[in-house]
Amino acid sequence: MNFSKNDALERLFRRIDVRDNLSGEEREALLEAAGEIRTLPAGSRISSKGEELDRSTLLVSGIAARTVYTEMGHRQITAFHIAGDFVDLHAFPLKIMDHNVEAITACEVIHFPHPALRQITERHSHLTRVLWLLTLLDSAIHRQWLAVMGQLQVTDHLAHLLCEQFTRAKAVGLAAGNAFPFPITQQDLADAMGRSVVHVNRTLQGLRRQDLIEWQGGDVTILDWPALQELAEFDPAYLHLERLPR
Amino acid sequence: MNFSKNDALERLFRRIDVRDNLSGEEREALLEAAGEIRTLPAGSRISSKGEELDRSTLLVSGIAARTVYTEMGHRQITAFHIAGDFVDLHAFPLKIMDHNVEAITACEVIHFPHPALRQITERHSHLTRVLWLLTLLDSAIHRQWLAVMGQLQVTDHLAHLLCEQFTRAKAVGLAAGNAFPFPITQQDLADAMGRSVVHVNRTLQGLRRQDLIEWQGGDVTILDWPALQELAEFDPAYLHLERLPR
DNA sequence: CGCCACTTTGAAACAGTTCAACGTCAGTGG
DNA sequence: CCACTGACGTTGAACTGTTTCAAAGTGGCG
Repeated sequence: MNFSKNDALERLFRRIDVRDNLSGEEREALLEAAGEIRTLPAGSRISSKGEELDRSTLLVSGIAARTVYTEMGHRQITAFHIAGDFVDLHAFPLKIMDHNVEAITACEVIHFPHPALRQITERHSHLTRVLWLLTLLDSAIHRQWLAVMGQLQVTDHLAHLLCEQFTRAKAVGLAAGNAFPFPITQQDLADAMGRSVVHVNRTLQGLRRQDLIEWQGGDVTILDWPALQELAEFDPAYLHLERLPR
Repeated sequence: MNFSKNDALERLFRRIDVRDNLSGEEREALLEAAGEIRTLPAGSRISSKGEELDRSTLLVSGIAARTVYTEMGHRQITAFHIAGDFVDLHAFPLKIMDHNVEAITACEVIHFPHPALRQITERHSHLTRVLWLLTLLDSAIHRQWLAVMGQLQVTDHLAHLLCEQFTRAKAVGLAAGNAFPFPITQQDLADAMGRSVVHVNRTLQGLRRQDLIEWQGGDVTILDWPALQELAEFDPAYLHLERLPR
C-alpha cells in the first residue's frame, strides 16, 4: 500500500540523502504523514497568498513557481520548484501564506496535514531538523537570487539560473547527461529575472549563439558547462550539497 | 545572574510575543541556552561564508547585514538585521554559512551554542517550531525583496525598504513615534538595492523633496506614512505580525 | 485549416550607470 | 586652535542597458 507513496517520495528522499542520513523509522514517519497523490493542471494554484493552510504540499512531478503580484498585476517569480521540493513547508510554522504557489506545468502533489507534521516535531527531533533544513535551502536560494539580481548582468543572471536548475535537477536524479527538463515559457523566465520578455529573449539568443546552451522542446542542454559556470560565477555552495549531521 | 541576559533577550522575546505565546519554561530554556554578551566593532564580521558554525548569534543591539560578494568584489546586502534578530540561526540546521554577516554599526551579540539549541529541539517541540518560524521570517523578507527588486522602480523600492525597516523596528519597540534609528551609509543602501550610490542618492533626495521622509544623524523620520506606504505598495502581511498557535 | 500561445525582430524612448569633480563634516594631530 | 585628512554626500553630463510598443514569424493542437 505504501509502494506508490514510496515512489512519490523518492525525489524527496534523494534530496535529503544528499545532505543527511535518514533512519528507516524516520522514512516511515514521513510516509505515514503523507496523504494521497493528486494531479493539478498547468496554470492552477497550489496555494494562495493569505490562505491559512492546514497542510503542506510536496511536489512529486512537474514544475511549480512561487509568485508575488504587484498592484499593477506584474508577476515576480521568486522560486522554481521541481520534484522533491516541499513547495510550502514553511506554511507549517508560518500558517498563513504570504505569496502564491502556481503549477507552471501539470503537477502531481502530495499533501502533508499539519497535525501529522506536528507529531513529527514532537516525536522525531532529528527529522524535524531535517525538515527545517529543507525550508532553509529555499531561503539560501532566495539570497543567491537577490545577489545575482542585484549585481550581475542579465546574461550572467540567466546563465546562473540555468546552472542552478541543472545542479538541482541533477541532485534529485532528474537530469540526463547534460540535459534537464525545464518546460517554462520565456515569460516565466522574464518574471523570475525581473526583466522584460523581449530582453530575456535576446539574452537567451546570445547564450545559444555562443554555443553555451540549447533549449528546445522544454529541455535545456548545457553545451559548455565550464564556460557557463564561469560566466555565471556559479558556486553551488549555497545549495548545501554536503552530507553532514544535522 | 540572568538579569542582564533577560534584558539582552528582551527584543527577541518581543519579536516572538508578536507571533506566539511562550511559556515561562520555554523562556527559561532560551535563557539557559544563551552565552555571554559580546561587543563587536562596526565593520567586523559576525560570521563568514564557508565557516562551519557551532553556535548561532542573536543581535542584542546595533545593525548587521547579510552580504554576498561577486568575483568583482561587488557587495550585495540581502538583509538588514536589528536587535532581536537571530542573524545566523539558519546555520543551526545548515551548519555551513553560505554568506557573510557584517556588523554595520558596533553590535552587541549573544551566542547560542548549537548543542544547547539541539537540546531545545529534543525537549521543547513548540519552542523548536517558534525558532523555525523565526528563520522563515527571514525567508519571507527575502521573497519580498526579490519581488520589490524585480518589479518596482527605485523610488518605490527605497520607500518599501523604509516602510519595512520602520515596521520591524516598531514591532520590537525600537521606534520612537514616526522615527527609527537607521545609521547606515548610502553605499550600504545602494548595496542592498543593487543600484549605484549616485542613483540612490538622487532617489533619496526625491523622497525628501516630496516631504515623505527625513533622514539625519542616522535617524529616519516618516513624515507621511500613508503616502509612503502607497508609493511602496507596502503590505506588511509578509512580516507575519499575527499571534497564532504555531 | 485556422487559431492561439509563444517567440522573434526593429526602432524609439527612458531609466540607471559611470566618471569625475566638488561639497561637507567630524576627527586628528601639529 | 586651526589645518589636514578621509569618509560620506551631492552634482553634472555623457553614455549604455533595458523597456516599450508594435508587428511579424513559428509551431502545436483542436
